[in-house]
Amino acid sequence: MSATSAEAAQPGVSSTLELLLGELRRRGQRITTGRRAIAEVVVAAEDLSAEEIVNRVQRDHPDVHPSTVYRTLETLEEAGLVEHVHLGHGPARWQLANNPSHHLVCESCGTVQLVGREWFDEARSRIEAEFGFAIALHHFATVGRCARCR
Amino acid sequence: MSATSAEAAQPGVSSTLELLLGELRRRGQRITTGRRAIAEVVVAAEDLSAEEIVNRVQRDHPDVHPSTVYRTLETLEEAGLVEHVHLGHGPARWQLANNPSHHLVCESCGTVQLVGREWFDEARSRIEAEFGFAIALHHFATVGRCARCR
DNA sequence: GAAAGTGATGCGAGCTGATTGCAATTGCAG
DNA sequence: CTGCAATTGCAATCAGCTCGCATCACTTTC
Repeated sequence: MSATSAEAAQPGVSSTLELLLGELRRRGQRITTGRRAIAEVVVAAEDLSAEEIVNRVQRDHPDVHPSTVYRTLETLEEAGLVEHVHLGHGPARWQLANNPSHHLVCESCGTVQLVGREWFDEARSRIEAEFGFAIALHHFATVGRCARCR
Repeated sequence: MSATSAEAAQPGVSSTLELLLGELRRRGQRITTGRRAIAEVVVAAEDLSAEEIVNRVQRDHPDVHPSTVYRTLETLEEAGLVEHVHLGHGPARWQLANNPSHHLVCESCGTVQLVGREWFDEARSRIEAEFGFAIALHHFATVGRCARCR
């Protein structure tokens, strides 16, 4: 799959990056080399821990400090551009916001499986009708046992 | 509601406690005053953080050390008698295992609402049929927005 | 009911993952 | 190209929990 064909179907890495940085700029924030590098890494990957992001950013920009990564991720999250998910104990994992999939984590082997959020639509609408609570599938994965471990 | 009428419907605090300690003994573990006190606190409450458990235990047993509480909770969890749940950032909350309800946490105001796990049965069986993954509703709450915050 | 042996405890140090205060630096509007 | 507030690097600090070790006390055995 070439980059161009991917961009035909959905926004490619570079245009997603520019949209993200543009939104940041629109909010009156400054675009620093560190922020750009961090955003590049997050846009290019599925989901990464802050430490993994630090490592990747430092390959090209050794001076970017871990605390800058934490602060930038927080800023991007406040802007609604990225979000973090907890898959279990251990560090949070960061991904682009409005991610269409939800994490299923096997409590036995730790394997992570991504499934479309629409699989929870029925539960979501029943719980919304009954309790007025709108499930977001935010912040936490769903834990259970995978096919192989049962 | 008197203790006796409650015990008619479901196991009361003291009988639950004795079942729990009996299971621990059956597994070859020793019943110490600390463990008994910790179990009493967990059995009597809805869900508590480790620190809250420490505080309550120390009201009657000031010498019970926090690390003992952490180790005892871990032991009880390995025995399948209690479990911990994450409701958001902050400490885990501990409750009796096989708890029939699941936590819904409002990401806006933090309010926690308990709902029966059966509300997720349809999603659970669809995901099990499609992916072979058995959702347990373990370990993590479900995040969203409550009626009042929308 | 005393002794022995092993599992549990108190205590402090240490761990991971993340946050914060502050002085120095830098992006960017004018 | 200057001014200055936003951002950064750095070190200290935090929360929540885990661990090593010497001591203690449940439980079994006699």
